[in-house]
Amino acid sequence: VWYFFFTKMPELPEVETIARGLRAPLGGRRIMGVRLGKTDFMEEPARLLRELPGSQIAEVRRYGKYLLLDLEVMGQCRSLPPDDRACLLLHLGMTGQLTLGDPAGPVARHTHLRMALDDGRELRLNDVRRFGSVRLLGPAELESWLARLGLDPLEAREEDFSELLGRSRARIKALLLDQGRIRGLGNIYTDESLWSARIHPARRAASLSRSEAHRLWKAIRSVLTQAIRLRGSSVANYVDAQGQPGEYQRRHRVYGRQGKRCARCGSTILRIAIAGRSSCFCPRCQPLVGRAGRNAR
DNA sequence: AAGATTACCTGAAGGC
DNA sequence: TGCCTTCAGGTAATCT
Repeated sequence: VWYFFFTKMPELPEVETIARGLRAPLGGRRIMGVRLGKTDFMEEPARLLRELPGSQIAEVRRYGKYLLLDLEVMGQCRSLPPDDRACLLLHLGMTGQLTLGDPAGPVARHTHLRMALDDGRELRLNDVRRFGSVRLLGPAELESWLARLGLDPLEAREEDFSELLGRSRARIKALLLDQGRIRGLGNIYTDESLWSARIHPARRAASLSRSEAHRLWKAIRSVLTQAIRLRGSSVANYVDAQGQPGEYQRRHRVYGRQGKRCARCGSTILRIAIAGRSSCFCPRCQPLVGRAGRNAR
């Protein structure tokens, strides 16, 4: 029995880990049946029931924090023309979990989407808080939906990133969390990246110097790459009971460490609210105002 | 009109 | 079988 799940707060590295784990077992599978629970976090649930059965999963990929299942829609009862394509977008919100296993197994509470597959297994989506989302889109809808999202931090060019910073008066923390500008970062990895780059989260994006922007760019890529390598902060996947939990949480330097000592300078880690989110940082390593006084307010 | 704030949702944790 | 408040956070809606 294959079994994948998230514990909490999936960001880019976690979703990437899930996508890589599901790629092989889901690729080529046909969806035989769909059962829904609560649907208030799904777009057009009737469409899921109508078009998913009979479709084949062609590819599993990640886009920002979204997990994408590319489908070849082949069901008899559907509104689309033959051999059309569609895409099932899954966002895991804060508490979304995906499992793949025995359809006869016990159904956990808050399981809201169940898809029977042609290999006898069942893919389930469980989401306690329903902060996630589920939507099935055609090619044109998919394109416009994904176009709302900003740069991929692992694929974009550094100059596009620094240009993005230069034209924003938002606080850097808020900018990094804004999926419309950079896609994939959440609260954990923004805090870790800002600590790594020694930049205060409340700094105005455009106030960052060229070298600071460069440090931040490198930090984001390094943090994300490392986290993917360690299978994220909170992903666990079990393959025939031989699972490996994500280990990046052991690497957290500031997130959730308020009151503890900075691993770099020994100062006490603080936590403040920025952009409506908790932000953990080291007040010594990440000063708000530099000696040059070039930080705009 | 970009930036800031609030609402949504549930369970864990803490105060009393 | 204790009750109540607070907190967590991704995204959409609302406000300024």
